[in-house]
Amino acid sequence: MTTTPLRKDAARNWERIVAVARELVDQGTPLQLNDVARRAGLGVGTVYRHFATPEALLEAVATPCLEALAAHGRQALADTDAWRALESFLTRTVEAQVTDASVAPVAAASVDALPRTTELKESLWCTGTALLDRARAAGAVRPDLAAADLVPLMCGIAYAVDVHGSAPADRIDTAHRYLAALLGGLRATPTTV
Amino acid sequence: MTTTPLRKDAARNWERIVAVARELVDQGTPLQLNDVARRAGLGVGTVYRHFATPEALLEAVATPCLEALAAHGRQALADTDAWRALESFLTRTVEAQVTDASVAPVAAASVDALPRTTELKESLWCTGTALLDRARAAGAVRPDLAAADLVPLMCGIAYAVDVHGSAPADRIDTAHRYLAALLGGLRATPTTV
DNA sequence: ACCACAAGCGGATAAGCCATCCGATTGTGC
DNA sequence: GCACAATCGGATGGCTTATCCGCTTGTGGT
Repeated sequence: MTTTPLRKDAARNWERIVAVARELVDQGTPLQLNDVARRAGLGVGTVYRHFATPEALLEAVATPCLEALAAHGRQALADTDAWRALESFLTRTVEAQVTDASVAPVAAASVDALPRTTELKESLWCTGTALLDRARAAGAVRPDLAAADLVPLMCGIAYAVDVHGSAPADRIDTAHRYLAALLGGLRATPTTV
Repeated sequence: MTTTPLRKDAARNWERIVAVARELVDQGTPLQLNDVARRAGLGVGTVYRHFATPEALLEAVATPCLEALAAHGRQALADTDAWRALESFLTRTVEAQVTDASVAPVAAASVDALPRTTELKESLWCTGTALLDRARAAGAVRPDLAAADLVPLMCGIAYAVDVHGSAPADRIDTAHRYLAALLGGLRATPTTV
């Protein structure tokens, strides 16, 4: 699967498309390939050649952010405090989802749905699992929490922030609040019953 | 706003439309008014006359379930244990969202977006607030949790269950697990730091 | 420097969905 | 039984999405 070197102009157009998509995503406009093509000054066919679906394009847009996330995760594994490492990773994850509109959809899509980023997502998933396993081994997290729950829960928080409808400036705060609630529990007195 | 008595045939058609929509929702088909009309053996115009948008129709479909939820909420207010009452209400809420596909979208939509159910949703929201306030007064919930967070968090859980992609039979279990995680906190040792 | 070939480009165009409008129909009050 | 008004229903136009294929452009060989 060695990607053919890609011709020079093709590469330039690729960049241009992703850049335009990046802008659209940032300003909250839904990605419409036809629209992207017009704004990039390219033919529709060109865009469809590069990205068969809006999701594929979104994936390309999200990739840098996901890579940063993965890097942070690997770095967190160096932390000796298993819980703190996990918490830091999860915090970064929800921050990314809430800050960058391209991340959430890509994260929510099942792993096999998006072939291109599969390796990247799998790497992310692995570090997440490692962080969780370590924390569980240290007895720091509830035992019924599986690795497969991590992504859904983080996506759930991001979604909750959306539903809450915070102003853009407050989104991160809300996300932090919700993550704190999830991590610490809504209940104030944990062992009352 | 006294709803005009509605003619006999119109009422019958209304029922038929909602019934068809109910089926479609249950089998996971996205609501398309044109499609609903065909299946109900009615003209497209008739359907659009009754429900201007798919959301409006979905709202009608969800109404009975929401009413049941509201009833349960009011009943929960009778429970002397404030925390247990809240927990019971939240449990019922996520169960409804996960069981009935019509509930989640209606719940997630901002209150003012759907004029018809506004009163119903507002009633629901009020009982939720009452339950939460009581629990907070009893010191049973974390103080930084506002009433406005209740709906988003429940929607977040429902969404998380979707992302998790459980088999239909396991959806409720997953929802319970996630709600428990949220209520109790992911962290095993709450007061370690 | 030139040529030939393949890879890439791009817009015209087909397919499908959504929503509206208005002539025909049917129920209801007198 | 009649007239009016409310309701019905499908034909229709606008819009979004995606494909196809003739034309253009970069690249590697001579």
